[in-house]
Formats: sequence, structure tokens, C-alpha cells
Amino acid sequence: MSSCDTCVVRNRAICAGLEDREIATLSAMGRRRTVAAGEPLIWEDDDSLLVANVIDGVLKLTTSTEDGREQIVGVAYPSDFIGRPFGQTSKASVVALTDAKVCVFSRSDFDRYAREHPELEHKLLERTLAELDRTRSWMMLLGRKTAPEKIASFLIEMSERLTETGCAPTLGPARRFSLPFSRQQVADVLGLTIETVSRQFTKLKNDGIVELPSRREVEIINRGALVSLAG
Amino acid sequence: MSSCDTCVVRNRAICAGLEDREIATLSAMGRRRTVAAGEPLIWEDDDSLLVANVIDGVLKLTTSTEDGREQIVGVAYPSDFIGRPFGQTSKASVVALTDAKVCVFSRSDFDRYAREHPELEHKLLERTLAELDRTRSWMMLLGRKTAPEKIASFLIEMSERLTETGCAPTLGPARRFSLPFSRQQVADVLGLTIETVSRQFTKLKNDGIVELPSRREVEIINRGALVSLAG
DNA sequence: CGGAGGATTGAAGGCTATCAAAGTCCGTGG
DNA sequence: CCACGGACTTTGATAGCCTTCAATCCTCCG
Repeated sequence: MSSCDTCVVRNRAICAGLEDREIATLSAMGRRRTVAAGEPLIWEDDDSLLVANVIDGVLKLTTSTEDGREQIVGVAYPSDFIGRPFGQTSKASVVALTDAKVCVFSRSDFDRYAREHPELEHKLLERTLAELDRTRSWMMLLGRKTAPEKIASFLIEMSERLTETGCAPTLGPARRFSLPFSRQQVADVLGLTIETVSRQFTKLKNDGIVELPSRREVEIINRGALVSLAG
Repeated sequence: MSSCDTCVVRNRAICAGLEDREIATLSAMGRRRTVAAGEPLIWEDDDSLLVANVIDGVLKLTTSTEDGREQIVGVAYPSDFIGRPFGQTSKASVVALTDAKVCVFSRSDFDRYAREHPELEHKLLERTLAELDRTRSWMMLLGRKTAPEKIASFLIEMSERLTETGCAPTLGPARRFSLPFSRQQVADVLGLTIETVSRQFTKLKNDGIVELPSRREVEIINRGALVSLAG
């Protein structure tokens, strides 16, 4: 019996739809590991040695300038695929935001296996295309939106992404959720400073659009207002 | 004889490596068309009806806000693939920056063909992964770099991309090149205003780092300075 | 030559960053 | 149980970068 049999993302990750025999082979190549919150899994500009499926938790993908400025360029949730197959180096670091479980493969093993299994490559292609779409719409946010628009867009995206946690079909955006980001990390996603993020959160609270029960908790009171603020 | 036989990007586009028989099938599905500078090929949020290979010319991928702000989210050069396969809608408009030639396929035909040809899907996957890497490094630029850094990064990228025009292996970055962008389009790539772009260009000229023989021509005088300005 | 669109230049203002300090939360240890 | 320490967050004051608004200047074509 392979550990895949009990995998909670078995039917949503790129492994979905593979035959039992194939799963067994893949399972033999991969191993589970946990990553503590704040712990890195992949380093920017390092050789691309491993790829992984996210089983549980949230991780950030970041790039940095030499002088230490950081930009979060992606966020990986359960069932997402991380790492850079078919390439020599990884262009982004991957660090866990929460305690996380991942299913890790050696990149060379994975590459070889993928080339022999078109169905797997096809799933990976679909995911990569969807991620590219998301990334491009994020570029619009970074390049052309104001701080209030960025914050509103961010909260809406969070409320949509953070519901995709179960096997149930999407049940609409969450009204209340717990951010996997600190204020600094929100700033790193949006291309802002921590002070600006804090001020915008406070303003949304004062305007009665959201409630902030604790540092990480968000409750959306007036979603319509948030949507129209998002620009 | 298929038109592919004379295609100048035949060995660099995703068609590379396909067997003669496969090329013939693909050729029967596709048709060449020209796109005049400024003319759109794909509209944002429209049904994704076609995909294409760029044969000649440069095209921009853009997204816009309701109130008309535009962000260029990608640029397609000869041999690049454009459009959104395996998806219902296209998230970006595609507009020619220069007069362009493209090889167009109906998306449904292409999807069907691709699913039957793993080698083609693999090439598409490699391209998509590379494009995602590039897009992510552009996010860092948009979110964290200053106007002078953005302009310097842009000119360096242009000098690298605009040499990839022939069959010859890369011969290093171009010292002199012709921008396929107006000042407004440069602004739309970098998330700046046209005035800021203009001022930064003038400053680089006054500092002796570049020459600007005409509106579209750029000659890099001091590449080292440009690289260090890029941050 | 003259017009039109794009580009440059200038002046002023606003948005966000920066610098600085106070406040809050939470785990630790007395 | 409560005091303490440290990290994170909020708030305030100021500065500066980039935008906005406006006018002028190219440069390309008819």
C-alpha cells in the first residue's frame, strides 16, 4: 500500500487520474516531509533539485533583489505543484508560511517519469497555464493599482482561495478567514510597505467594510464595497 | 508541400522536432495571416477561439481595468506561442506592436491535436514554464523597483530579447536596437506614466549611458552602468 | 508648409515611503 | 498569577518620488 492511498489531495493534485500501477511507481519515487512555518524548501537561483506537491499548508514563492527587497510572486495551497521541472535552476525561493506537508520528488526522477506519462504532463501543463493567467492578473495589480485597490483585491482573492480546502465543490467565497500572512508578507505580496498595509486595513475597519477580530483574522462585512474598491 | 517547409521559425517554435507526417497534419489545420501594427488578434475575456505561433513581428499581451488603465503582461516574439489552449476564455488581449505574421489555429483543433501528440505538449509545457519564470521576475520589477531601476532593467531585457532574431546561436546582447514600443507602451510595461519614462530616458542620455538617435532607436553606451542601475 | 500625434519639459500636488515612537499580543519565567 | 521581554502592529510626522496637469516641442506625412 502506498502513502498515496491516504493522500488528502490525491484527487486534486496532478496525480489525479493516474492508474494504480502508475501511482505505485510515483509513490516509490516520492516521500512525504513536513516543513515548519518559516522554513525554506527551495532556494532562489539554486540548482533545481526537487519538485513537490503541497498536501497541507500554505507556502510562498519569492524573489529578492541583492539589497534585500522581497516580492512574493506566488502562493501555493494544498494540491498545488511547486518547483521547476525541466529546468536547471529555480528562479524563486519557496518558504512555508504555515506548518506544511509536502510530497517531494527528485527533479530528475520526476522529469523522467513525466516524459513517459503524457497524462501527467498534460495536467502539469493545465496547471501551469492557469498559474500564468493568475500571475498576469497580479501584474496588473502591481503595476497599475493604488494601495486601497491592492488591499481590496487581495482580501477578495484570499476569501476565494482559502475556501478551496475540502473535496466539496466550491461553496463560494469565505466570509471569514484566517490570513496565512503577516502584515509584512501582505506588503511583500502587494508591493507596498508594512505601514501602508496597516493603514489601509485600519481604514477598511473604520469604514465598516471588514472586521479584524485578531491580527490574522478577517471578516468581510460589506463584500460589495470591497469589490468596487478593488477597481 | 506545406507552408511549414518555408517557415522561418520552423525549428524554434513548438513545431520543432515533429515528424513530416505530423507537420503536414498541423499545417492543414493552421493558416497564416498578417496582423498590421496596432491591430488586435485576441480580445481580453473573449472566448478563447484561436491560438497561434508568431512567425515575424512583435505583439503585446495586455490586461486592462474597467476605467482604462492598461498593463502589458507579456511580449511575444518570433517563434513564441500565443493564446490560451485548454481554457474557455483568454485573460489577456493580444495586439500587434509591429506588422506581424502569425500561424493561426482554431483552439479546439489545436487542443485535440496537442492531446494526441505528447511531444508537442511537452514543448508547450517547457515554453509555458519559461514564460512563467520571466513573468515572475517581472513581478519583482513592478512591485519593488524604482523608476530608474525599471527603465534600466527594461533596456537590458530589450537588448537581450531583440537579438534572438536569426537561426544563429545567441550572439550576446545587442548594443544598438530599435524599440518595438512607443513611450506610452514602455510605460504600460513598467507600470509608470509616459512622462516618467521620458524623463528617465533623458536622464540616461544626459548621463552618457545611452544614445537615443531617434524615438525608437537605442544605443547602449555604458552597459555596466545600466546593469548596476537595474538593481 | 502645415497639421497632428507623439514626445519632452515644467510646475505643483498627492500618494506612498521613510523615520520614529507608542501600543498590542503572546510566550516565558519568576 | 503576574511581570517581563520581544516581535509584530499601529499610529504619527515628514519627506520624496512619481503622477497629474499643462504647455511646448519634435518629427513625420500629407
